[in-house]
Amino acid sequence: MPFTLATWNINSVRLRENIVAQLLRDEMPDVLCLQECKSPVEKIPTEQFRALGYNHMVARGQKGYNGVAILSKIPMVEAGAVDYAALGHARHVAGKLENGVTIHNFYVPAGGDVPDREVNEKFGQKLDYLMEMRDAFHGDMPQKSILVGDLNIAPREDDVWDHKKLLKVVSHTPVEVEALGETQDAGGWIDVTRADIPDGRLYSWWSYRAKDWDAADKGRRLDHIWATPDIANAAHGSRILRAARGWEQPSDHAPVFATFDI
DNA sequence: ATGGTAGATCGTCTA
Repeated sequence: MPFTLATWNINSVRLRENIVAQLLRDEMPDVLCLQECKSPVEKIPTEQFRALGYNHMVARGQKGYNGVAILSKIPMVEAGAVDYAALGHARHVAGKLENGVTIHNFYVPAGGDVPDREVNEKFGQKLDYLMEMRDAFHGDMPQKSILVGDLNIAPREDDVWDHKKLLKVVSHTPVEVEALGETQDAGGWIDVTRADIPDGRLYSWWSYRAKDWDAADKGRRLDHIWATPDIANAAHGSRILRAARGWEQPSDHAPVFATFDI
């Protein structure tokens, strides 16, 4: 049974309830992972999502900041969450679908403005978070698993609009790219999006601050879909729904999709 | 080098 999964940093699920519903109606992914819900779990507007067939949700939330949720048409048989780096933030939730696939949904800390942990505590927290992710999946290699989310790092030169200009900009610094690579390697994760679309520039985020985000196209690929090797070769149809960045009152992120023939 | 926009919440933090 093939299933399609999408991941989207929604930047307030309550403000953007209607465009979440639009995505569910138009694209009908079996599973939608959301980040930056900025809502306590009990205030996530699940009613409209249920009406569209998304009867299952696992989520972690907090007031005003962070927050992650997995909406699914497929029942989930297990759920869990880990507070990596002990920040007390709602940045991870996991669910196991009844087809046996485990999904990890992450919102990695953005890391502040200055890429130096000596002067910017947030940057240190970001690196610590990634190292705890790495250690969590090291050794006991995960199987039949998918890791998605806003990882807040664009690792490749063609994941950003200008590699040289961004080398000292948080999200594309060598130390972050190295940390993300270690996390990926420790779990044996395959970057499904780039396995599927190996060539060319690919972005999932465009700043609100640009005068004309579409024309300027100063994007970064911050949102990722990874899978373990046992199911990564079943993935296809990867895409980023750039059009959603132009919807009314949009998120600054576009949804990323992959389909798995499992 | 700076400032630009957006959301939660209502002064200020976070991105």
